[in-house]
Amino acid sequence: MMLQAVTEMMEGDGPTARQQDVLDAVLRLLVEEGDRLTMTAVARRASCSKETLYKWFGDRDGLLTATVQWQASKVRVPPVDRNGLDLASLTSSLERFASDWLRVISSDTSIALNRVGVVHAGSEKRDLGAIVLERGRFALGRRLKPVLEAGREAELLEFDDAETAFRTFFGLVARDVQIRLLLGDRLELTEAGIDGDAVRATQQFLALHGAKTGPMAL
Amino acid sequence: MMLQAVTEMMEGDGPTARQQDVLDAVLRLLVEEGDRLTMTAVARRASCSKETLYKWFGDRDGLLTATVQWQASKVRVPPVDRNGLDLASLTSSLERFASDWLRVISSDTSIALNRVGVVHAGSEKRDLGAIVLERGRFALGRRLKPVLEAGREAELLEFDDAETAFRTFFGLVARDVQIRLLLGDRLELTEAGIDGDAVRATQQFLALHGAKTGPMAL
DNA sequence: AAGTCACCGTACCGTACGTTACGGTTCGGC
DNA sequence: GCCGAACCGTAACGTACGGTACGGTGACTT
Repeated sequence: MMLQAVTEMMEGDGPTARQQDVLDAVLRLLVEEGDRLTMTAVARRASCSKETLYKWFGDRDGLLTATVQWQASKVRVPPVDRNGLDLASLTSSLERFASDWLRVISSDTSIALNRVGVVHAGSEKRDLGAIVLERGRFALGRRLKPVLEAGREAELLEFDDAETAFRTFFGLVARDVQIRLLLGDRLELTEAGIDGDAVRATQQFLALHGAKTGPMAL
Repeated sequence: MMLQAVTEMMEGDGPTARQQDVLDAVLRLLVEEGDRLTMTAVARRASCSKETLYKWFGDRDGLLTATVQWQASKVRVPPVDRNGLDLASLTSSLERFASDWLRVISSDTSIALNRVGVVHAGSEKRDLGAIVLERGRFALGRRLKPVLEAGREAELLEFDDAETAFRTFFGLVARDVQIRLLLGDRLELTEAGIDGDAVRATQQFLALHGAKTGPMAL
């Protein structure tokens, strides 16, 4: 019964165009309604039948899981070139990461998705939380660590453990922003504010982990 | 109808002993079951009737709100004495704050309560999220800022804005811990690990905001 | 001893929602 | 032009749960 439905999405190469439309509808509904969206509301918004929803995604959890993965797959990552790394390019890379990250975690979609992940992590179905974590926090770590290590290679950074250094950077960038937004704080982040925070966090990180050779940046 | 019920708890001096027992039961149930606890389960666990629950707390939201406030009221704050502040006492104060905070946010109770706050912040009832935020993040800020300002007064710290300085400290302490725990990551924080993190965060904060007079601490 | 009060346990009600079933429509293949 | 597959819209089913009603019991008052 459900086996067939699950396979329908799991096997092969991602959702079809029509399925993507449905998932985008779920995404919008998730932003508006949070976790209390109903299957009926999804069907209505996506102009599809509930029967189709169940056929494609198995059950409500399957639909949410597919939605989270669909959103995650939309975030494409420009690789960082490790050639010709100097302090200026390292600095701007870090600033770029910081502002990108702030923009992500303060977006409506991210907040809604993280909320869903949190509430599911509280019940038996831990999967959604794990997925959000994997595609969010850990994906960022995997992307940033090579940059940090290239910086160390080029003797621009000093640290023992890339993971620890990354977590410091993460803390300096995110601070209390994510928890405040998740808890419903109206935290208006302007473009200028985000860029300013990115610069500040990067400078602080360099003050802590920048190589002490030559005049310090701060 | 409900007016009477609400007043029963709101007016006057907090929950009675029996009501505290009930709220503690809710707390335990919240840790075990997350937000999907039912009123029936609460009644059974607390050995009281549902009728009594509704009489005392009005409705499900009232019960959860009372629970959050009850837990928050249990956290008592030792005031920090601002006399005879030197670098050593400032450092140990900061380390104390950091380790206390890490212990709080990694406790089962805090995780469960924050989860409830997050899910409620996603629906219309933003109150619970606001309360958690107020009793958590903002309460910490109010407690820590006087310490920071005393440190600046004593020319041990340098910063423009106490709020910004606090948020930096917050980021250095919490890093990715809270979001990982909320999303269900099994993050084992040992006593030694927490204390080590507190020391590291404090040293990093002093490196960023310690007064540059005399040899630097890092 | 009778009355009152607060409370427990449980049965009950209404509804919302996940899930399933079904009739009708479109569309591609023969 | 016909057939079946895929899909839409909607109705129907089952259940879980928030909220209410009610009978029963112990404690306290007079």
